[in-house]
Amino acid sequence: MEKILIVEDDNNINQMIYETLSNEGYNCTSAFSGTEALLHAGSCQFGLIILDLMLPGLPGDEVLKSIRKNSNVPVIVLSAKDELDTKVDLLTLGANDYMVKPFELKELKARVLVQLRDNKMDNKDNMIMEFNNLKYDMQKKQVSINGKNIPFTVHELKIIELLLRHPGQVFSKNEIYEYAWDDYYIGEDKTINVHISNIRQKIKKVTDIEYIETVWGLGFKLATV
Amino acid sequence: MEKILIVEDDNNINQMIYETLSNEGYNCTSAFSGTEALLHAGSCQFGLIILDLMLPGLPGDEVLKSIRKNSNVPVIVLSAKDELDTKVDLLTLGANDYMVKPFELKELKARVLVQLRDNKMDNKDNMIMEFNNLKYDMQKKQVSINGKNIPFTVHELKIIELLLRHPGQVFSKNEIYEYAWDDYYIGEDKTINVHISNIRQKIKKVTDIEYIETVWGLGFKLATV
DNA sequence: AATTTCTTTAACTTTTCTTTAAACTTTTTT
DNA sequence: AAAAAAGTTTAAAGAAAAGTTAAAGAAATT
Repeated sequence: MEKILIVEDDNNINQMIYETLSNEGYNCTSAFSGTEALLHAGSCQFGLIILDLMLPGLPGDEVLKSIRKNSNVPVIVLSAKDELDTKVDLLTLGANDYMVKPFELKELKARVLVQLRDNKMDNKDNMIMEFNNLKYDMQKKQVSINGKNIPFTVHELKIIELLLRHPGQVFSKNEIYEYAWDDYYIGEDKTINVHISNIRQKIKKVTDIEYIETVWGLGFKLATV
Repeated sequence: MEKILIVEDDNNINQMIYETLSNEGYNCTSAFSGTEALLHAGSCQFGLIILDLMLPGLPGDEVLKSIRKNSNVPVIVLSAKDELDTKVDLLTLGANDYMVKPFELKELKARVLVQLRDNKMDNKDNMIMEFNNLKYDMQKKQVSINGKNIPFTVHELKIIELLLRHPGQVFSKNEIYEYAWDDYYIGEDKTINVHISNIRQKIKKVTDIEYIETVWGLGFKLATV
Protein backbone atom coordinates (compact mmCIF):
# COMPACT_ATOMS: atom_id res chain seq x y z
CA MET A 1 0.00 0.00 0.00
CA GLU A 2 1.56 3.25 -1.10
CA LYS A 3 2.06 5.96 1.46
CA ILE A 4 1.14 9.51 0.56
CA LEU A 5 1.95 12.64 2.50
CA ILE A 6 -0.55 15.48 2.16
CA VAL A 7 0.83 18.92 3.00
CA GLU A 8 -1.91 21.54 2.99
CA ASP A 9 -2.73 24.08 5.65
CA ASP A 10 -6.40 24.43 4.78
CA ASN A 11 -8.12 21.91 6.96
CA ASN A 12 -10.98 21.30 4.60
CA ILE A 13 -8.88 20.74 1.52
CA ASN A 14 -6.48 18.54 3.42
CA GLN A 15 -9.27 16.38 4.71
CA MET A 16 -10.92 16.20 1.32
CA ILE A 17 -7.73 14.94 -0.29
CA TYR A 18 -7.13 12.61 2.60
CA GLU A 19 -10.51 10.97 2.26
CA THR A 20 -10.37 10.76 -1.48
CA LEU A 21 -6.99 9.08 -1.59
CA SER A 22 -7.70 6.89 1.41
CA ASN A 23 -10.75 5.61 -0.40
CA GLU A 24 -8.49 4.74 -3.30
CA GLY A 25 -6.55 2.52 -0.98
CA TYR A 26 -3.59 4.75 -0.23
CA ASN A 27 -2.12 5.09 3.22
CA CYS A 28 -2.31 8.84 3.84
CA THR A 29 -0.71 11.16 6.34
CA SER A 30 -1.66 14.80 6.79
CA ALA A 31 0.66 17.69 7.53
CA PHE A 32 -0.44 21.28 7.93
CA SER A 33 2.74 23.30 7.83
CA GLY A 34 6.01 23.36 5.97
CA THR A 35 7.98 22.43 9.01
CA GLU A 36 5.68 19.58 9.85
CA ALA A 37 6.07 18.35 6.32
CA LEU A 38 9.83 18.19 6.65
CA LEU A 39 9.58 16.22 9.83
CA HIS A 40 7.52 13.62 8.05
CA ALA A 41 9.52 13.69 4.86
CA GLY A 42 12.74 13.25 6.79
CA SER A 43 11.95 9.67 7.55
CA CYS A 44 11.48 9.26 3.82
CA GLN A 45 8.87 6.62 3.90
CA PHE A 46 6.46 8.13 1.40
CA GLY A 47 5.88 7.08 -2.15
CA LEU A 48 4.37 10.43 -3.04
CA ILE A 49 4.03 13.88 -1.54
CA ILE A 50 1.26 16.34 -2.32
CA LEU A 51 2.52 19.78 -1.44
CA ASP A 52 0.70 23.07 -1.18
CA LEU A 53 2.74 26.17 -1.91
CA MET A 54 1.28 28.59 0.61
CA LEU A 55 2.20 27.13 3.95
CA PRO A 56 2.81 28.43 7.44
CA GLY A 57 6.19 27.66 8.94
CA LEU A 58 8.11 27.19 5.74
CA PRO A 59 6.91 28.00 2.22
CA GLY A 60 6.27 25.09 -0.12
CA ASP A 61 9.15 25.82 -2.45
CA GLU A 62 11.57 25.69 0.44
CA VAL A 63 10.05 22.43 1.56
CA LEU A 64 10.52 21.03 -1.92
CA LYS A 65 14.09 22.18 -2.09
CA SER A 66 14.83 20.54 1.21
CA ILE A 67 13.17 17.28 0.24
CA ARG A 68 15.15 17.17 -2.98
CA LYS A 69 18.41 17.26 -1.11
CA ASN A 70 18.14 13.65 -0.22
CA SER A 71 15.22 12.14 -2.04
CA ASN A 72 13.54 12.08 -5.37
CA VAL A 73 10.17 11.00 -4.15
CA PRO A 74 7.57 12.31 -6.60
CA VAL A 75 6.01 15.59 -5.52
CA ILE A 76 2.77 17.08 -6.83
CA VAL A 77 2.56 20.76 -6.04
CA LEU A 78 -0.73 22.52 -5.38
CA SER A 79 -1.02 26.22 -5.96
CA ALA A 80 -3.47 29.06 -6.36
CA LYS A 81 -4.18 30.43 -9.79
CA ASP A 82 -2.01 33.52 -9.46
CA GLU A 83 1.30 31.85 -8.79
CA LEU A 84 2.24 30.77 -12.26
CA ASP A 85 5.78 32.12 -12.24
CA THR A 86 6.66 30.24 -9.14
CA LYS A 87 5.09 27.14 -10.54
CA VAL A 88 7.23 27.17 -13.59
CA ASP A 89 10.29 27.41 -11.43
CA LEU A 90 9.05 24.58 -9.31
CA LEU A 91 8.75 22.30 -12.27
CA THR A 92 12.21 23.06 -13.50
CA LEU A 93 13.47 22.77 -9.97
CA GLY A 94 12.21 19.44 -8.87
CA ALA A 95 8.44 19.09 -8.69
CA ASN A 96 7.06 16.29 -10.78
CA ASP A 97 3.68 17.84 -11.44
CA TYR A 98 1.43 20.58 -10.21
CA MET A 99 -2.24 21.38 -10.05
CA VAL A 100 -4.03 24.68 -9.87
CA LYS A 101 -6.63 25.10 -7.17
CA PRO A 102 -9.48 24.50 -7.33
CA PHE A 103 -9.00 21.14 -8.97
CA GLU A 104 -11.23 18.18 -9.48
CA LEU A 105 -10.63 15.19 -7.29
CA LYS A 106 -10.88 12.97 -10.30
CA GLU A 107 -7.95 14.76 -11.79
CA LEU A 108 -5.99 14.47 -8.59
CA LYS A 109 -6.53 10.74 -8.51
CA ALA A 110 -5.32 10.42 -12.06
CA ARG A 111 -2.19 12.45 -11.43
CA VAL A 112 -1.41 10.51 -8.31
CA LEU A 113 -1.69 7.34 -10.31
CA VAL A 114 0.64 8.65 -12.98
CA GLN A 115 3.29 9.68 -10.50
CA LEU A 116 3.22 6.41 -8.64
CA ARG A 117 3.30 4.44 -11.87
CA ASP A 118 6.18 6.46 -13.29
CA ASN A 119 8.05 6.18 -10.10
CA LYS A 120 7.71 2.47 -9.69
CA MET A 121 9.89 1.79 -12.70
CA ASP A 122 12.80 3.95 -11.79
CA ASN A 123 12.97 3.96 -8.06
CA LYS A 124 12.97 0.49 -6.73
CA ASP A 125 13.54 1.45 -3.22
CA ASN A 126 14.50 4.98 -3.36
CA MET A 127 14.55 5.57 0.29
CA ILE A 128 17.02 7.59 2.17
CA MET A 129 16.51 7.30 5.86
CA GLU A 130 18.06 9.93 8.00
CA PHE A 131 18.53 10.36 11.68
CA ASN A 132 20.73 12.85 13.39
CA ASN A 133 23.26 13.23 10.56
CA LEU A 134 23.24 9.51 9.91
CA LYS A 135 21.96 8.81 6.43
CA TYR A 136 21.13 5.45 4.97
CA ASP A 137 20.66 5.32 1.23
CA MET A 138 18.83 2.07 0.74
CA GLN A 139 19.42 2.09 -2.97
CA LYS A 140 23.13 2.38 -2.69
CA LYS A 141 23.20 0.35 0.51
CA GLN A 142 25.35 3.10 1.83
CA VAL A 143 25.44 4.61 5.29
CA SER A 144 27.09 7.92 5.91
CA ILE A 145 27.51 10.17 8.90
CA ASN A 146 28.10 13.83 8.21
CA GLY A 147 28.75 12.86 4.63
CA LYS A 148 31.42 10.31 5.46
CA ASN A 149 30.65 6.89 4.08
CA ILE A 150 30.97 3.88 6.33
CA PRO A 151 31.25 0.40 4.88
CA PHE A 152 28.80 -1.94 6.55
CA THR A 153 28.11 -5.58 5.82
CA VAL A 154 24.71 -6.94 4.94
CA HIS A 155 23.73 -7.93 8.44
CA GLU A 156 25.05 -4.77 9.91
CA LEU A 157 22.98 -2.79 7.44
CA LYS A 158 19.89 -4.72 8.35
CA ILE A 159 20.40 -4.02 12.02
CA ILE A 160 20.91 -0.34 11.33
CA GLU A 161 17.86 -0.31 9.13
CA LEU A 162 15.69 -1.79 11.86
CA LEU A 163 16.85 0.69 14.47
CA LEU A 164 16.56 3.56 12.02
CA ARG A 165 13.00 2.69 11.17
CA HIS A 166 11.94 3.22 14.74
CA PRO A 167 14.27 5.64 16.48
CA GLY A 168 14.20 5.21 20.23
CA GLN A 169 12.33 1.95 20.18
CA VAL A 170 14.03 -0.90 21.99
CA PHE A 171 14.61 -4.12 20.11
CA SER A 172 15.53 -7.38 21.78
CA LYS A 173 18.28 -9.55 20.37
CA ASN A 174 15.57 -11.94 19.39
CA GLU A 175 13.80 -9.28 17.34
CA ILE A 176 16.99 -8.02 15.82
CA TYR A 177 18.04 -11.47 14.81
CA GLU A 178 14.75 -12.35 13.21
CA TYR A 179 14.69 -9.09 11.29
CA ALA A 180 18.26 -9.05 10.10
CA TRP A 181 18.67 -12.75 9.45
CA ASP A 182 15.08 -13.42 8.48
CA ASP A 183 15.25 -16.62 10.47
CA TYR A 184 14.34 -17.96 13.88
CA TYR A 185 16.48 -17.10 16.82
CA ILE A 186 18.40 -20.04 18.19
CA GLY A 187 18.49 -18.81 21.75
CA GLU A 188 21.86 -18.70 23.48
CA ASP A 189 23.88 -16.62 21.17
CA LYS A 190 26.34 -13.82 21.43
CA THR A 191 26.31 -13.09 17.74
CA ILE A 192 24.23 -9.95 17.98
CA ASN A 193 26.56 -8.54 20.58
CA VAL A 194 29.52 -8.95 18.31
CA HIS A 195 27.72 -7.29 15.45
CA ILE A 196 26.59 -4.39 17.57
CA SER A 197 30.15 -4.02 18.72
CA ASN A 198 31.44 -4.01 15.20
CA ILE A 199 28.90 -1.45 14.11
CA ARG A 200 29.85 0.80 16.99
CA GLN A 201 33.51 0.53 16.14
CA LYS A 202 32.93 1.51 12.56
CA ILE A 203 30.86 4.47 13.65
CA LYS A 204 33.49 5.50 16.15
CA LYS A 205 35.98 6.00 13.38
CA VAL A 206 33.82 8.79 12.05
CA THR A 207 32.15 10.40 14.99
CA ASP A 208 32.12 10.40 18.78
CA ILE A 209 28.37 10.33 18.97
CA GLU A 210 26.96 7.08 20.32
CA TYR A 211 24.16 6.12 18.02
CA ILE A 212 23.37 2.72 19.44
CA GLU A 213 22.33 2.63 23.03
CA THR A 214 22.19 -0.46 25.22
CA VAL A 215 19.08 -1.03 27.27
CA TRP A 216 20.11 -3.45 29.92
CA GLY A 217 18.21 -6.67 30.02
CA LEU A 218 16.09 -5.64 27.06
CA GLY A 219 18.09 -4.92 23.98
CA PHE A 220 19.28 -1.99 21.90
CA LYS A 221 17.85 1.17 20.48
CA LEU A 222 18.82 4.18 18.44
CA ALA A 223 19.78 6.85 20.94
CA THR A 224 17.38 9.75 20.71
CA VAL A 225 19.59 11.93 22.92
CA MET B 1 18.60 19.35 -30.36
CA GLU B 2 15.41 17.62 -29.25
CA LYS B 3 12.74 16.94 -31.82
CA ILE B 4 9.15 17.64 -30.94
CA LEU B 5 6.06 16.62 -32.90
CA ILE B 6 3.09 18.95 -32.57
CA VAL B 7 -0.25 17.36 -33.42
CA GLU B 8 -3.02 19.95 -33.46
CA ASP B 9 -5.61 20.59 -36.16
CA ASP B 10 -6.18 24.22 -35.29
CA ASN B 11 -3.75 26.06 -37.48
CA ASN B 12 -3.32 29.01 -35.14
CA ILE B 13 -2.66 26.99 -32.06
CA ASN B 14 -0.32 24.68 -33.92
CA GLN B 15 1.70 27.58 -35.23
CA MET B 16 1.76 29.27 -31.88
CA ILE B 17 3.18 26.21 -30.21
CA TYR B 18 5.56 25.69 -33.09
CA GLU B 19 7.01 29.15 -32.77
CA THR B 20 7.21 29.08 -29.03
CA LEU B 21 9.08 25.82 -28.88
CA SER B 22 11.26 26.63 -31.87
CA ASN B 23 12.35 29.76 -30.07
CA GLU B 24 13.30 27.57 -27.15
CA GLY B 25 15.67 25.75 -29.44
CA TYR B 26 13.62 22.66 -30.18
CA ASN B 27 13.37 21.16 -33.62
CA CYS B 28 9.62 21.10 -34.25
CA THR B 29 7.41 19.32 -36.74
CA SER B 30 3.72 20.05 -37.22
CA ALA B 31 0.98 17.55 -37.96
CA PHE B 32 -2.67 18.41 -38.39
CA SER B 33 -4.51 15.11 -38.25
CA GLY B 34 -4.38 11.88 -36.37
CA THR B 35 -3.31 9.90 -39.35
CA GLU B 36 -0.59 12.37 -40.22
CA ALA B 37 0.62 12.12 -36.64
CA LEU B 38 1.00 8.39 -36.93
CA LEU B 39 2.98 8.70 -40.11
CA HIS B 40 5.44 10.94 -38.35
CA ALA B 41 5.49 9.00 -35.10
CA GLY B 42 6.13 5.78 -36.95
CA SER B 43 9.66 6.81 -37.73
CA CYS B 44 10.16 7.23 -34.02
CA GLN B 45 12.57 10.07 -34.14
CA PHE B 46 10.85 12.40 -31.71
CA GLY B 47 11.84 13.09 -28.18
CA LEU B 48 8.40 14.41 -27.32
CA ILE B 49 4.93 14.54 -28.85
CA ILE B 50 2.33 17.17 -28.10
CA LEU B 51 -1.03 15.69 -28.96
CA ASP B 52 -4.41 17.32 -29.27
CA LEU B 53 -7.41 15.12 -28.52
CA MET B 54 -9.88 16.38 -31.10
CA LEU B 55 -8.36 15.47 -34.40
CA PRO B 56 -9.61 14.75 -37.88
CA GLY B 57 -8.67 11.40 -39.33
CA LEU B 58 -8.08 9.56 -36.08
CA PRO B 59 -8.99 10.77 -32.59
CA GLY B 60 -6.14 11.62 -30.25
CA ASP B 61 -6.71 8.73 -27.87
CA GLU B 62 -6.43 6.27 -30.74
CA VAL B 63 -3.25 7.95 -31.86
CA LEU B 64 -1.84 7.63 -28.38
CA LYS B 65 -2.79 4.00 -28.14
CA SER B 66 -1.11 3.33 -31.43
CA ILE B 67 2.05 5.17 -30.49
CA ARG B 68 2.28 3.28 -27.23
CA LYS B 69 2.38 -0.02 -29.05
CA ASN B 70 5.96 0.49 -30.01
CA SER B 71 7.32 3.51 -28.24
CA ASN B 72 7.35 5.20 -24.92
CA VAL B 73 8.17 8.62 -26.19
CA PRO B 74 6.69 11.14 -23.77
CA VAL B 75 3.31 12.50 -24.86
CA ILE B 76 1.66 15.65 -23.58
CA VAL B 77 -2.04 15.66 -24.39
CA LEU B 78 -3.97 18.85 -25.09
CA SER B 79 -7.71 18.95 -24.55
CA ALA B 80 -10.68 21.23 -24.19
CA LYS B 81 -12.13 21.88 -20.78
CA ASP B 82 -15.08 19.54 -21.16
CA GLU B 83 -13.23 16.34 -21.80
CA LEU B 84 -12.08 15.53 -18.34
CA ASP B 85 -13.26 11.91 -18.28
CA THR B 86 -11.32 11.07 -21.36
CA LYS B 87 -8.32 12.83 -20.01
CA VAL B 88 -8.24 10.76 -16.90
CA ASP B 89 -8.29 7.65 -18.99
CA LEU B 90 -5.49 9.01 -21.09
CA LEU B 91 -3.27 9.50 -18.12
CA THR B 92 -3.88 6.04 -16.82
CA LEU B 93 -3.44 4.73 -20.33
CA GLY B 94 -0.17 6.15 -21.40
CA ALA B 95 -0.05 9.91 -21.64
CA ASN B 96 2.69 11.48 -19.58
CA ASP B 97 0.94 14.75 -18.96
CA TYR B 98 -1.92 16.86 -20.22
CA MET B 99 -2.94 20.47 -20.43
CA VAL B 100 -6.34 22.07 -20.64
CA LYS B 101 -6.91 24.61 -23.38
CA PRO B 102 -6.46 27.48 -23.24
CA PHE B 103 -3.10 27.21 -21.57
CA GLU B 104 -0.26 29.61 -21.08
CA LEU B 105 2.78 29.15 -23.24
CA LYS B 106 4.97 29.57 -20.22
CA GLU B 107 3.35 26.54 -18.72
CA LEU B 108 3.76 24.57 -21.89
CA LYS B 109 7.45 25.31 -21.97
CA ALA B 110 7.85 24.17 -18.41
CA ARG B 111 6.00 20.94 -19.01
CA VAL B 112 8.00 20.23 -22.13
CA LEU B 113 11.15 20.72 -20.13
CA VAL B 114 9.97 18.34 -17.47
CA GLN B 115 9.10 15.63 -19.92
CA LEU B 116 12.34 15.88 -21.78
CA ARG B 117 14.33 15.93 -18.60
CA ASP B 118 12.54 12.93 -17.18
CA ASN B 119 12.90 11.07 -20.39
CA LYS B 120 16.53 11.70 -21.05
CA MET B 121 17.52 8.70 -19.01
CA ASP B 122 15.08 6.35 -20.56
CA ASN B 123 15.27 7.29 -24.18
CA LYS B 124 17.45 4.65 -25.71
CA ASP B 125 17.53 6.08 -29.17
CA ASN B 126 20.44 8.31 -29.76
CA MET B 127 21.65 8.30 -26.26
CA ILE B 128 25.14 8.57 -24.97
CA MET B 129 25.40 7.73 -21.35
CA GLU B 130 28.41 9.00 -19.55
CA PHE B 131 29.84 8.42 -16.17
CA ASN B 132 33.24 9.39 -14.96
CA ASN B 133 34.98 9.31 -18.36
CA LEU B 134 33.17 6.13 -19.30
CA LYS B 135 30.97 6.75 -22.31
CA TYR B 136 28.40 4.38 -23.70
CA ASP B 137 27.02 5.21 -27.11
CA MET B 138 23.85 3.18 -27.17
CA GLN B 139 23.38 3.64 -30.86
CA LYS B 140 26.80 2.35 -31.77
CA LYS B 141 26.86 -0.11 -28.89
CA GLN B 142 30.26 1.21 -28.11
CA VAL B 143 31.83 1.83 -24.76
CA SER B 144 34.88 3.98 -24.37
CA ILE B 145 36.94 5.22 -21.48
CA ASN B 146 38.92 8.38 -21.98
CA GLY B 147 38.23 8.02 -25.66
CA LYS B 148 39.63 4.51 -25.90
CA ASN B 149 37.13 2.05 -27.25
CA ILE B 150 36.61 -1.23 -25.45
CA PRO B 151 34.99 -4.16 -27.22
CA PHE B 152 32.20 -5.59 -25.10
CA THR B 153 29.83 -8.39 -25.91
CA VAL B 154 26.06 -8.08 -25.87
CA HIS B 155 25.59 -9.30 -22.35
CA GLU B 156 28.46 -7.32 -21.05
CA LEU B 157 26.95 -4.22 -22.61
CA LYS B 158 23.62 -4.91 -21.00
CA ILE B 159 25.21 -5.24 -17.60
CA ILE B 160 27.11 -2.02 -18.08
CA GLU B 161 23.95 -0.34 -19.26
CA LEU B 162 22.03 -1.34 -16.17
CA LEU B 163 24.73 -0.14 -13.83
CA LEU B 164 25.17 3.03 -15.81
CA ARG B 165 21.50 3.87 -15.64
CA HIS B 166 21.61 4.02 -11.89
CA PRO B 167 25.09 4.91 -10.69
CA GLY B 168 25.66 3.80 -7.15
CA GLN B 169 22.58 1.65 -6.95
CA VAL B 170 23.26 -1.93 -5.96
CA PHE B 171 21.94 -4.67 -8.21
CA SER B 172 21.75 -8.30 -7.17
CA LYS B 173 22.87 -11.03 -9.50
CA ASN B 174 19.24 -11.91 -9.87
CA GLU B 175 18.37 -8.42 -11.05
CA ILE B 176 21.35 -8.23 -13.32
CA TYR B 177 20.52 -11.53 -14.89
CA GLU B 178 16.90 -10.68 -15.49
CA TYR B 179 17.83 -7.36 -17.02
CA ALA B 180 20.68 -8.48 -19.21
CA TRP B 181 19.27 -11.84 -20.26
CA ASP B 182 15.61 -10.86 -20.13
CA ASP B 183 14.87 -14.21 -18.56
CA TYR B 184 14.26 -15.75 -15.17
CA TYR B 185 17.19 -16.38 -12.93
CA ILE B 186 17.92 -20.04 -12.33
CA GLY B 187 19.39 -19.58 -8.91
CA GLU B 188 22.79 -21.04 -8.11
CA ASP B 189 24.91 -19.69 -10.83
CA LYS B 190 28.33 -18.24 -11.25
CA THR B 191 27.71 -16.85 -14.69
CA ILE B 192 27.34 -13.29 -13.57
CA ASN B 193 30.61 -13.47 -11.67
CA VAL B 194 32.45 -14.56 -14.74
CA HIS B 195 30.97 -11.78 -16.80
CA ILE B 196 31.73 -9.19 -14.19
CA SER B 197 35.25 -10.52 -14.09
CA ASN B 198 35.57 -10.29 -17.85
CA ILE B 199 34.22 -6.74 -17.91
CA ARG B 200 36.69 -5.72 -15.26
CA GLN B 201 39.57 -7.25 -17.13
CA LYS B 202 38.67 -5.40 -20.29
CA ILE B 203 38.40 -2.16 -18.39
CA LYS B 204 41.72 -2.80 -16.68
CA LYS B 205 43.49 -2.77 -20.00
CA VAL B 206 42.52 0.84 -20.42
CA THR B 207 42.42 2.35 -16.96
CA ASP B 208 43.25 1.58 -13.37
CA ILE B 209 39.99 2.98 -12.11
CA GLU B 210 37.66 0.38 -10.67
CA TYR B 211 34.28 1.09 -12.13
CA ILE B 212 32.42 -1.92 -10.84
CA GLU B 213 32.28 -2.32 -7.13
CA THR B 214 31.32 -5.48 -5.28
CA VAL B 215 28.83 -5.16 -2.47
CA TRP B 216 29.28 -8.31 -0.49
CA GLY B 217 26.23 -10.44 -0.13
CA LEU B 218 24.16 -8.05 -2.20
CA GLY B 219 25.53 -7.56 -5.66
CA PHE B 220 27.36 -5.00 -7.71
CA LYS B 221 27.19 -1.32 -8.36
CA LEU B 222 28.88 1.42 -10.29
CA ALA B 223 31.39 2.97 -7.94
CA THR B 224 30.44 6.56 -7.29
CA VAL B 225 33.50 7.68 -5.42
C1' DA C 1 30.24 -27.01 -42.94
C1' DA C 2 33.96 -24.81 -40.74
C1' DT C 3 35.65 -21.19 -38.09
C1' DT C 4 35.40 -17.80 -34.99
C1' DT C 5 33.44 -15.67 -31.14
C1' DC C 6 30.71 -15.67 -27.14
C1' DT C 7 28.62 -17.99 -23.11
C1' DT C 8 28.47 -21.24 -19.62
C1' DT C 9 30.32 -24.76 -16.67
C1' DA C 10 33.56 -26.44 -13.55
C1' DA C 11 37.54 -26.61 -10.51
C1' DC C 12 40.20 -23.98 -7.80
C1' DT C 13 41.92 -19.71 -5.25
C1' DT C 14 41.21 -15.78 -2.75
C1' DT C 15 38.74 -12.62 -0.11
C1' DT C 16 35.42 -11.23 3.07
C1' DC C 17 32.05 -12.02 6.41
C1' DT C 18 30.04 -14.61 10.33
C1' DT C 19 30.27 -17.17 14.27
C1' DT C 20 32.47 -19.20 18.13
C1' DA C 21 35.15 -18.90 22.04
C1' DA C 22 37.43 -16.73 25.69
C1' DA C 23 38.85 -12.92 28.52
C1' DC C 24 37.18 -8.80 30.33
C1' DT C 25 33.90 -5.05 31.93
C1' DT C 26 29.77 -3.26 33.63
C1' DT C 27 25.42 -3.61 35.90
C1' DT C 28 22.22 -5.88 38.82
C1' DT C 29 21.01 -8.90 42.44
C1' DT C 30 21.52 -11.10 46.78
C1' DA D 1 30.73 -6.65 48.87
C1' DA D 2 30.51 -10.78 46.40
C1' DA D 3 28.28 -13.30 43.07
C1' DA D 4 25.65 -13.58 39.13
C1' DA D 5 23.99 -11.92 34.97
C1' DA D 6 24.39 -9.20 30.91
C1' DG D 7 27.14 -6.85 27.81
C1' DT D 8 31.75 -5.77 25.34
C1' DT D 9 35.75 -6.78 22.93
C1' DT D 10 39.30 -9.37 20.62
C1' DA D 11 41.11 -12.92 18.02
C1' DA D 12 40.77 -16.98 15.49
C1' DA D 13 38.31 -20.68 13.15
C1' DG D 14 34.83 -21.57 9.91
C1' DA D 15 31.67 -20.63 6.29
C1' DA D 16 30.13 -18.25 2.50
C1' DA D 17 30.63 -15.41 -1.36
C1' DA D 18 33.23 -13.69 -4.99
C1' DG D 19 37.32 -13.98 -8.27
C1' DT D 20 40.00 -16.41 -11.73
C1' DT D 21 41.23 -19.43 -15.19
C1' DA D 22 40.64 -22.84 -18.57
C1' DA D 23 37.95 -25.71 -21.22
C1' DA D 24 33.58 -27.36 -23.03
C1' DG D 25 29.39 -26.06 -25.24
C1' DA D 26 26.44 -22.74 -28.09
C1' DA D 27 25.80 -19.18 -31.37
C1' DA D 28 26.90 -16.57 -34.83
C1' DT D 29 29.79 -15.74 -39.05
C1' DT D 30 32.04 -16.75 -42.98
